[in-house]
Amino acid sequence: MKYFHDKIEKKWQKFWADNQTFKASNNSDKPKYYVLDMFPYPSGAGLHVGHPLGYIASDIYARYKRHKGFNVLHPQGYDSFGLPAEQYAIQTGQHPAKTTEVNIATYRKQLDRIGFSFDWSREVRTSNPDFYKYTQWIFTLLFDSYYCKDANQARPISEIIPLFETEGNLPLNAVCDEDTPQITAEEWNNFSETEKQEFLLKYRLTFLSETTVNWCAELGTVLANDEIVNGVSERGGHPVVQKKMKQWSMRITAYAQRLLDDLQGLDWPQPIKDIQTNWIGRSEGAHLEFKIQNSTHKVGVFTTRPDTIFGVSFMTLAPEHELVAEITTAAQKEEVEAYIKATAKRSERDRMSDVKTISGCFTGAHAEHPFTKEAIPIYIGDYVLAGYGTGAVMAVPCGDQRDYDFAKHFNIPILNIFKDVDISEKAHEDKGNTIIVNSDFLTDLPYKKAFKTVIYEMEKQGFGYKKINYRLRDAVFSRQRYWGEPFPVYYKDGMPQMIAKEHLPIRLPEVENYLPTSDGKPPLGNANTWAWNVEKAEVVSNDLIDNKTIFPLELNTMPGWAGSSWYFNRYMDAHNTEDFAAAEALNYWQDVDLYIGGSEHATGHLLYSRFWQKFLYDLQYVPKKEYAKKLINQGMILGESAFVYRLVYTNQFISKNIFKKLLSNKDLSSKEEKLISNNWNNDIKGLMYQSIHVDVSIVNTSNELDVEAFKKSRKEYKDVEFILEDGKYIVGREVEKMSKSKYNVVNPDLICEEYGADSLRLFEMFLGPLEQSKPWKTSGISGVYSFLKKLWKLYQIGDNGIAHISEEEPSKESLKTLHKTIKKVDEDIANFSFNTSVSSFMIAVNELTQQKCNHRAILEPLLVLISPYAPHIAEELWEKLGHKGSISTVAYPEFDAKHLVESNKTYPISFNGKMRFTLDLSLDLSKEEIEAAVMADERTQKQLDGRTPKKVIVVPGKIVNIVG
RNA sequence: GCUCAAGUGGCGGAAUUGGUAGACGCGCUGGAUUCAAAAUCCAGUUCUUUCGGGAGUGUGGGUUCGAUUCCCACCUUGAGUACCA
Repeated sequence: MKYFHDKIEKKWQKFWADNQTFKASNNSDKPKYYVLDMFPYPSGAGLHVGHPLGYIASDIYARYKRHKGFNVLHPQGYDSFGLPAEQYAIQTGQHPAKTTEVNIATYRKQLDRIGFSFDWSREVRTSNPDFYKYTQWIFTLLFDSYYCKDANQARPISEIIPLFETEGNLPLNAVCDEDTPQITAEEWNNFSETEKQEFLLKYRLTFLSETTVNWCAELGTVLANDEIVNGVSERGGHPVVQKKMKQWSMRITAYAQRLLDDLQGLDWPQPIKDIQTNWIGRSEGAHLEFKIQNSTHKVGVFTTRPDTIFGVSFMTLAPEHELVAEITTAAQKEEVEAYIKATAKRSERDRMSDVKTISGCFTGAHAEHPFTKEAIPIYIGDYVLAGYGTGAVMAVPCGDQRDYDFAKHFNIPILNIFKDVDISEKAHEDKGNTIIVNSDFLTDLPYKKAFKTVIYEMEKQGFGYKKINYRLRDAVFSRQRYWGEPFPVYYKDGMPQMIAKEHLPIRLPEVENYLPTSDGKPPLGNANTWAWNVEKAEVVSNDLIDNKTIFPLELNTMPGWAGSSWYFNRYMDAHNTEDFAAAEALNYWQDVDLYIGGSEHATGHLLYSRFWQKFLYDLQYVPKKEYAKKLINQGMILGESAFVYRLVYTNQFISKNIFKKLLSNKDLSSKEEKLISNNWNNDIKGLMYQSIHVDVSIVNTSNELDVEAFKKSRKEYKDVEFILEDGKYIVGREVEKMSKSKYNVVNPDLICEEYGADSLRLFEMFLGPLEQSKPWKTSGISGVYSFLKKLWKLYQIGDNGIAHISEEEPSKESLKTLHKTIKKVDEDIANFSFNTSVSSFMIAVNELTQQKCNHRAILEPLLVLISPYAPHIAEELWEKLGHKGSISTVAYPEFDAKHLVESNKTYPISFNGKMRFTLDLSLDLSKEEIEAAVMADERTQKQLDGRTPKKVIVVPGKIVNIVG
């Protein structure tokens, strides 16, 4: 009986579904193990072969853990809110929920075909109201919390109100807005209700504030920093500008230090940890205040080099700095205003790309040096960013290249405060071995000492203190979009009010138009039924708004990362209607043991989700402060694009090798030359050609183009002429990212159709190390496909469908092959080195075929080893061996070292480290005996050619090396 | 610029604490089988060679009896970040 993947795979996929084979239980005597994939956004394009890579790896691991006796949770779901569905809705008027539904169905079908062992009974969808009910609830929890620096955790905001009432905010050590004023109890008590709420917003972990945001006009929404790549939007590549808007933000900065510290304990890839560390960007320094002469104002600055304070010769403020207007002198007013106007015009992108040009403007004002009391001119300049630190710097031109360049440009004096350092050419930015001079009480101190001393002195005199600054910004949480979670928020007297948990979810309203309203409100502004009736606790028509019991609801929606920031907890108890997950379920599953997904989420999802987990941990809703112990980033599978080469202004397409000859100006055969039109010959060196992507599906594995299919692919190709080689048109190849626009997408469905899911699974693993990116080459799949056929053959299935199997004791060689494989595969899985275990399966099957092994004692355990990788064939053969039911929880075979014990070793005999020949020797021999045996060998004498070796290194069981 | 990762045959890659470089597979070459093809099987396949051998893991040094593996410098590629004070 031959191997037919098609029938087998359908049969077992049905069996698994019918029997709920992979349904996980929330209580079990077995130890738990939670394997999680980053859930997909179901795009309209469906899956290509790159998508399942991580899923296959995690599935192998999950299946392996089941064999090893674990209660495995291996769920899957959909991150189903997002921009593409909405863009599509805008274009076609189709409701995003509808297209999302269709896309999910496609995804599910594609995933099922690959034979994953997901527990689909726990499926989640972020766009499902049963799910986003809890996303909304977590939002209200954040609103009702502040960050207490003393307890170093989030706490209910309600506990600070009594404090304000009795003592004001002075004793409160909490994270809050930079501009939070000090208030007394009296001031608080005299606040109106609205003022009180406004003040509390400065402390809440999610808060409304007027902030400078990244506005993307084409997408009609703001974007978070991680959604911008190279100054343009990640999705669509549209320009992004800075704009002031009232927005919801998440006070993630409160968690900066903990997000940094807890990276230590995570078994995550170092690059991800590095990226997060850089993104958080902790820097230690000092905050100090400079008095402004002839004014009551002070300018605060943050510096990492307070030790260079005596090198300060000017100050620079960001053009947007709020003090600029106040301190600018009448004489400088015109110039300053012109400069501000000019910089405001330049987009963020221009400012970023143009680092070289030095620009700025003197304000006419002077600050007072806190130690020397000398006057320091204050400039504005766009090299100072409003968003970092205080938006102002103390400029030390001798120690900072930017300050140096600025000083040179404006002819500001440069004071040298470094011992024996030449600063005539450039600033001296090194701090390691530098001694500070010309600096009053800091003179002759090295950097570290000076740093401590000056901070001590500043704190004593009261104009500065030690400060840790983070690059991490609070995360903007509002999106002016339709297809996202609505906020559980209504507005009373302009102040946001949360809707209680029992009234959630607040469902996304219907709108007839997904675009922003004509007066610039977000799409939810189009909804007619979008007001909150406080008494009835329901969403009602906007017409009823009276601002007494019926109030307008929030028009923004939440960003894409909202649902993904906590979904992993939901899988633990996906159908709970009372809580996001029951405490028992959370306590049972605890956290994710293995998380597999892409590294592109390093500063987005993987940071935000850690933040939410810590917050939920602080409120004691989850048992772990980090939700994923181990993270693996799968690499990208790249596509092999195919190209045809067209001569410009002609209808001719030239086959690759002839084209290459043309490019390198090699002689063409007269026959080839005749074929090519005169246009080209007139200007061979002009490289007048286009390389055009062709769809890889009309190119075979020998790079031969199906010319007829190509002609049919587009109208304009109908009458083209092909210059062939050997009667074929050969395409050029290049490795690129797999994408629709490059026509290099390979659909896993077609692979499953032709070679089967088991082949796809094995091949994706066999391509190379999981974490590396590597090109996809469909031609290579024949290797794993013939492996499966050989495996099948080994079980000698007769036409009656029964394996011809021996119950006798297998040979020593077969036992050795088996146990060698057990050991190797065990180690490989521990190292996530799935590519090498596929090759050891191949070796095992080749060896067992050679040995003509058909013994149950070998072939049964072998199936268990292979089952995580190629589960369908494993199930089928398991059945053919006479078993009922699934192989998926059969115990993993035990490795027994006794089968690998050897009596002989083939020693490599090397001379000066180069292996020259091998020698079979007993492992019982002593060092001396080995040396004697080697020296006695005639090949040794030949190598030595009469010389006497200086030294002979013998490592028993390993190697012999002769020096001399 | 800064931070990180990686450079091994025609290709994907292997070599777990330094110990036989190129496992396994693709591709290619030759052969068997076949009317033929597909499929299958067998042999070969780093380069070079005067067929004894010699060289070889991005480049140049170093440590070592021995280096793809450890150290230093450089080159190349990829990723992240970018006026962060």
